[in-house]
Amino acid sequence: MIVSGFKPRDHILNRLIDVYCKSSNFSYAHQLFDQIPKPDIVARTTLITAYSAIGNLTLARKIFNETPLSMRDTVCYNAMITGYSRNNDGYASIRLFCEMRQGGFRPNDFTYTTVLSGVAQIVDAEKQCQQLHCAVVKSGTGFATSVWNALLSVYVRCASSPLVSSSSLMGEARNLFNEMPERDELSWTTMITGYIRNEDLHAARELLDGMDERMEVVWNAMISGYAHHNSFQEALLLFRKMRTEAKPTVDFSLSVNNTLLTLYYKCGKLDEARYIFNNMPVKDLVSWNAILSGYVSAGRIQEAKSFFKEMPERSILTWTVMISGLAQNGLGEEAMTLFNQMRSEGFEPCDYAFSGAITSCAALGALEHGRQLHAQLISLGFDSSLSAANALITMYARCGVFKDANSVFLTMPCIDSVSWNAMIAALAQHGHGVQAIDLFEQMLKADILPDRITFLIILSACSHAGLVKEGRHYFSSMRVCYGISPDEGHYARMIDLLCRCGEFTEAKGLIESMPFEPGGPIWEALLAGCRTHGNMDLGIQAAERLFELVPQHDGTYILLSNLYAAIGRWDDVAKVRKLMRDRGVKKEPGCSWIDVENMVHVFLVGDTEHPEVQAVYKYLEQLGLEMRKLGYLPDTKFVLHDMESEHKEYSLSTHSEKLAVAFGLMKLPLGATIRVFKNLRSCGDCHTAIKFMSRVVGRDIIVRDAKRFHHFRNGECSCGNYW
DNA sequence: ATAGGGTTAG
Repeated sequence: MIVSGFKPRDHILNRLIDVYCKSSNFSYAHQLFDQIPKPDIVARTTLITAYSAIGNLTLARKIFNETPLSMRDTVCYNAMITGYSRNNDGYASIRLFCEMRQGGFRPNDFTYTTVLSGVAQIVDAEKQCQQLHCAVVKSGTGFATSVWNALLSVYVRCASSPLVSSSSLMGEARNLFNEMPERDELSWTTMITGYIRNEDLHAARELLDGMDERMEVVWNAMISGYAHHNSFQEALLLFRKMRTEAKPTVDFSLSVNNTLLTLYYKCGKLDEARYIFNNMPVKDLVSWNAILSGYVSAGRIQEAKSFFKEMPERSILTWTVMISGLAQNGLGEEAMTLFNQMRSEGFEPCDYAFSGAITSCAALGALEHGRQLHAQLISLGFDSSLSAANALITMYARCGVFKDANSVFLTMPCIDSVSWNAMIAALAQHGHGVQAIDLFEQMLKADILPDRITFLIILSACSHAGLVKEGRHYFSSMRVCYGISPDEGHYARMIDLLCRCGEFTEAKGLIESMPFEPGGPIWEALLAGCRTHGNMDLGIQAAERLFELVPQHDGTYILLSNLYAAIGRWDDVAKVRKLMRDRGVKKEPGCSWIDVENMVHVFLVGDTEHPEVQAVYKYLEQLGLEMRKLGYLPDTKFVLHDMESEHKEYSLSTHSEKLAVAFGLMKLPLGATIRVFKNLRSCGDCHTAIKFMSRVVGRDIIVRDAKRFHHFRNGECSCGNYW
């Protein structure tokens, strides 16, 4: 029986669009869409959302434009605006928002929240923010606190941005805070952390003390603020006060708790986040995903793995987080397995999931498989995705095919600072320091703001190219021109650069001028410079500090004993060796390869007949390594040694060029197998080296590890399809 | 049907 005027078939077809989009079958969804005589607004909105989610704004906008004005509604505008916001196009988002209001459509909570999240990314955010503020105020008082919170958070974010003068903006934020119809725990937290981020602990504390209700979350924000500014005394006092006075967190609503979880893990307070999670009366997938992301971003990958197993349900996002987490922590194989498992369980990977899989190819140096994924991306229509393209650039660069990295970069529909960073890093990794700096200058000309990662890359590039003057210039410009204060990584690279050029006095001065205590990376950089310049006294100072700071790192023992040996302090060598044996430091294939390399260094600079050196020989023999010097370059003191010759195995270190030359000297026997140590930080680097070698040596090289072969011939690599 | 959870660069 059919009621007249109602067409069940059309209705079902419209709903089917949603089903196809949910299972990522966009091309089916679109085909079906084209066949429906009059697609309804829900079907249109679904498709707009789906295309925005995969970064295809062109198609999203096409469907939006084809929707007659009489049919459009607020939700449909919201979906399109969200598309722009999520794809970092704040201006387009605002433009459409204005159009929407001119067309007489009434923005709602979602509209304001999503426009605001787009606004935070643009340069004149301050002005836009004020206009939105007016719009919210004029529209009456009917908006949820979440909209006011979003507005507040944009003010605060702009205030901490180097682009605008912060003093007035924090004042504006405070005015907004005061005039909000209602304030919830999030409003208080945002305002207080805003003050803390702008280094105004007094204002933050005053606000906290003026609170009527005593909410634990807000107190916690203040405590973290104190801790972050090293005011541990105040932090502790406040903590004690909170135990007796504040209201606990656990009875907040689901969405507030979810926001809190995220807030906590993003400030590195993962265990607090987990505590809230454990005590939440109701949890949903968002809560689980937030904690999983917490474990992954903290690098606590074992915990992440077991948490993932425990999860009652999973979404594409869950899989994506886990896959990229594994890939980033050097577990490329597991990441690939999981990627396949995801597909076999019926999830069609989104572009982010592809990014994770591509990252694991980069880590494994699996170029052929990476190319296959690239092809799949194109056929699925994901090739316009920013994150996938950025991952591709890195993958091609790490696998040594700079050409392909470059062509991805050049054909991308839009690029961001990550793309630039990836390209600059690709050049720097290939030893083209000067070109890397050229590209960096181009980036500045294109008005893309450099970030802390950009400067890490640029300082390394200067260091590799020996460009001290430029390095000094960029190092000082990062604070002066871009408001980025150098962190330990930046200082370490700067010290590395200075030491490579023998500027030890300046390096020491820089260490003394640092606003924090020097840690491992600083001493390591100094030590490395001392080794190349034979500055033994300073080197030993650095090594001793390193030894105090990171006694758990096997390499440190060897470095220190190595240096003592070099200047003949054999008693000290013996002491370190004893400590090493007591701690049970073992030399297994899973250990850092650099350790063995450093041991060999002892033979070169020290007295090979000395009992301690003999002991090292014995130590290595115990582990089944029959060490033999094959030849080294006098200028770099690089040594290459083979493993037991009957196994015909050769070990690789990551020093590409040295390695290539050394292999050239060494005359590989036919059919030799090269063993790649799994713990090498970047196997891609190794692949570059071997490729180079296969060209220099003019012979095929096969690299084998537990699961696959890579075949190198005349500078190219092919690998078996194991997945 | 729209939000909250993710991705890529050292």
